[in-house]
Amino acid sequence: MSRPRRIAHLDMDAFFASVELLRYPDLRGQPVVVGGRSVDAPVTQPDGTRRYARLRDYVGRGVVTTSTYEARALGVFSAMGLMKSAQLAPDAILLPADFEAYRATSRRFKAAVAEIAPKIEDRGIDEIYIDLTDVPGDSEPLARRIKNAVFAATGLTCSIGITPNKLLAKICSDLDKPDGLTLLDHSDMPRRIWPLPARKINGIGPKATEKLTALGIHTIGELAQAPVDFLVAHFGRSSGAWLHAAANGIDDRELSTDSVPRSISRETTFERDLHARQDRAALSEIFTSLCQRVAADLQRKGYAGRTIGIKLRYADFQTVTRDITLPAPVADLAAIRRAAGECLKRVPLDQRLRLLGVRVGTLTPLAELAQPPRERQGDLFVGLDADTPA
DNA sequence: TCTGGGGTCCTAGGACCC
DNA sequence: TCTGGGGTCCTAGGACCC
Repeated sequence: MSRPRRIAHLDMDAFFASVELLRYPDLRGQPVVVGGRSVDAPVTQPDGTRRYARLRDYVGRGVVTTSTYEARALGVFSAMGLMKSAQLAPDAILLPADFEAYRATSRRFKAAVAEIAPKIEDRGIDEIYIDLTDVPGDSEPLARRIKNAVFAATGLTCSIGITPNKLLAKICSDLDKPDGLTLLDHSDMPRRIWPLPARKINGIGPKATEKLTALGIHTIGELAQAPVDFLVAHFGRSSGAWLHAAANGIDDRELSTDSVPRSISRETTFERDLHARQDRAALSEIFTSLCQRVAADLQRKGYAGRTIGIKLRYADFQTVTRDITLPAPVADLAAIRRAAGECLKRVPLDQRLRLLGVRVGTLTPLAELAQPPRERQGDLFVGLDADTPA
């Protein structure tokens, strides 16, 4: 028997909003929302005080990117439309998102953790998994050290869950937010995990929750008790087995510490819906600009891709995609635009559009393309399998 | 005046191949 | 002249996550 693993999940508390509060400490304790497009940055007046935009003054299609705990108490959460959140919290402060600042802070907290525990899986800008199995020291003091290091590097608090696997660690980092620390193992499942809503399991989203509710399953405990055959009957073999294992706290996934991206994309929702004929010039300009941005991202990150795709969202929010796979990877604007243009021809353009996107997938690092092709392994067997029928 | 932007993974059918 | 059986690749859509 191998030793039980010690897997931590670390989640920064209200990350974007907290970075903003470091800059604007006078906003501490107030409901603050980050998000929207073309939101004015705060203006410092001659007397030194700052003027901030308010939620009630916002007009447009933006959504809440994140909100402070004070704003959440008023019902304002991530992904909510700003116009709707303005009805709930008209006096909340509205700040524009500054992704450069968030990325810089993100690099600092990850570097601080890596000094203590190098085996890290990146899960986006504000969260990571950490494998503590081979790091010396008891879990609680270790977690305190990590939290202190993150605070020293950024001035921000985070919440950590430490458990035998990623699935439980992810649930646990959320149990004591903000500035939380939760440790548990399988023996704590019935008391700590099973009473929680099934939705708390990473991978159970709105659709699965709705389906489970219709089956009379609300909590993780109820899901854990459900016969696996019953779940397989309703969710299919793969999903059914996974639901059963997850609810019972079983998860053998290793951390993925080096990740090559699968795709790079850019998309934009228009200020107003556009029509393929009446707004042809505007759409064409947006389309070219999306292709340019994807090409620039590819060059900057050092990839070329073979699958070029587009995404359209109609005024009624219906979304369609088209893609095409080229014989060889490309990274330049002309090739991307040409292929994406072909995709565009295969999609109906009689309705108004609210979104256009361009994506490049099946990526290859540019460095590999520069090298001469390796000797094909199959060459070793030339003549053996060439015409052999199956 | 509903509903962003960047991703990953899975499924499922058809083409194609041996 | 009922239908084999894998395998991989391509495409479209959808669920889900941060």
